[in-house]
Amino acid sequence: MRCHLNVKSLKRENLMQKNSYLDYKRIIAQLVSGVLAETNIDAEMIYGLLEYPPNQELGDLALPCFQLSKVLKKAPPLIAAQLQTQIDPAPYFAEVQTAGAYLNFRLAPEPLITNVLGKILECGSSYGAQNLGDGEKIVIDYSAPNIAKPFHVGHLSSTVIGNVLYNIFNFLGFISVGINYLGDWGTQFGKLITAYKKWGSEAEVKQGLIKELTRLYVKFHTEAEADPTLDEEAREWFRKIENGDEEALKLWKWFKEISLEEFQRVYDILGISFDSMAGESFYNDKIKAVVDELKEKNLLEESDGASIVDLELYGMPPCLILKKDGSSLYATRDIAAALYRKKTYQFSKALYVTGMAQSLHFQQWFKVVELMGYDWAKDLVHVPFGLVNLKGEKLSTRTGRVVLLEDLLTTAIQKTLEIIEEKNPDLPQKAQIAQDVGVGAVVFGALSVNRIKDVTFSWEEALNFDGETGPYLQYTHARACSILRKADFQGETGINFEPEKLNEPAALKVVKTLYLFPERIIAAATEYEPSIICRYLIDLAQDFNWFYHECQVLVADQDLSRARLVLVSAVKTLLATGLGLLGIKAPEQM
RNA sequence: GCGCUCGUAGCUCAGUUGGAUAGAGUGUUUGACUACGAAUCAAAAGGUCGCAGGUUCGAAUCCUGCCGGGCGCACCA
Repeated sequence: MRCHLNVKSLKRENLMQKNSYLDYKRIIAQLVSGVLAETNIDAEMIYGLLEYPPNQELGDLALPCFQLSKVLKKAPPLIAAQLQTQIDPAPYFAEVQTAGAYLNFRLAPEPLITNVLGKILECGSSYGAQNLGDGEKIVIDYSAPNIAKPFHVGHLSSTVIGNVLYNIFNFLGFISVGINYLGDWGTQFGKLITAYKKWGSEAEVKQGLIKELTRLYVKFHTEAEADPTLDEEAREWFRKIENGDEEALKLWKWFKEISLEEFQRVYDILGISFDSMAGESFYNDKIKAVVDELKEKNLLEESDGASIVDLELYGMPPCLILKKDGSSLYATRDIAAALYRKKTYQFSKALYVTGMAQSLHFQQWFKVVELMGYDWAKDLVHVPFGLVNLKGEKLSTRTGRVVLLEDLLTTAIQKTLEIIEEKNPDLPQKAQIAQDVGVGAVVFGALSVNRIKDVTFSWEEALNFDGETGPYLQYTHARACSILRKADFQGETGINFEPEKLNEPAALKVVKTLYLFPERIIAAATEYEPSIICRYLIDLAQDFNWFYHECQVLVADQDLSRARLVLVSAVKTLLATGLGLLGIKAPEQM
């Protein structure tokens, strides 16, 4: 079940009223509803019907009149034709044409150009930012790697998708709270301690760090297949951790520190940070209260010795709260965490960015929170994404079939460095830029496809820098910067330029794409879908590169040159802003 | 078995609340660096939108069934 943020209405309301950006849909909605004032068709309905035509020749915006015909009891083409005669296109539209049942609007270039480019120059890096959130808090739970296990490419999606949502919501006037819900509790630590005591040593762990911990963890599983008493022992060690046994706690803390240091290296490379690192262990002392509350509200039942919340009424399997031995499960911890976060942050939305495999789990405990009587259960949203596999096989820590994220990132950086040596050997700060571009390629690759799709990891694809990739966007940005640098263009506000100088199709196409930026950002937020921004930036870069090849910017005609520089500057600004939202650097040279 | 999810060009994917002739990238073939960066651009070729019904003025999109892939379904997270 895909939950949706209730911003559909918010979106429309804000675009209709608060939006300070040029909004042609609003203008058309008002024009058309003005003409239809006698009917019960209002501006909001028209607004919702407007769409972008499939190709440029038809126009820039279209109103299909099929739906209107039901209300007006007239043939759609007739409605379109009548509207056409009654609407005065000036000053925003160059012409209004009909094509069958469609009423097509062609934008007048000058108001568009003046408005969009002027606003981008004026706002700079805050262009597109809005106050839709009005300071409401959105808690975003993402990344959440397991302690003592390697940080591999499977963790990339959650980490970067969560980070983008964090950025977007801040950009739109919400206050994002980023939480890294570390997997730092549970029987796997019992297993690890057992393995450590049997086959490990302090020196080896200090030497091998996570690799050594992983080796021990894997060994535990292979040995436990033959010897089930190991599982007993592991449970016992975990019980000791829970009961505060000194030796057990000491080891647990040590393993956790080792892991956090390694994770931090990866987060530093990615440029990602969190507001809270409260992992599962943090909620340990908050579980009892949840269990008591569930009992008090008569939601808890006994079943095969375990305590459950029955969800049969809702077509779901029961939600396990306590095991036979009385210890808690992950749903219990998630509920405790949600209660704590609600109390602590007063969020208006809580997002959980995890794999799709956990969908049922989230549906179950969301329902339990609802049954506990909390109306904010509706504000809990699972943001799922597809699985990463390796050549069609599952990633597996136990069998070692994983690609470490750090290896991927350093390889990408290394490859970038080689390309720079080959193409641009005099580039200053090569190392930094190689990191920006290499990491950008990996991050963009993880964000660019619809998050629900499963992906097969391939080195070849991850290290491809041609076509629709992060480096393509960065290259386009660097190119734009290069022109501006040569012209010594500062992008001062209030600069005068002549919009009619940008009348070529290529220039106009770029401006029209620039215009779409704010609404694409909002779409990415309402759908929790970073790929919408990726897609948009690719479109923008493609349009700009076409313009780049069509139109020489640095030309003798001062007015023409200045107008084109303004356009280049605007593209540069939005590419940088967009990449920034994606968590990707936009170097000025590469 | 039940549930969730995906199936669009050789490959990877877009396709806006159902709307006009289904679009990119990559790969293949070809062209463009004495023009602001060739990590670029242009052109050609490439599709029974898994299959079959249904709803609708209109379906890649919604509904039903089937086929195929992935995932989940009691003490792991």
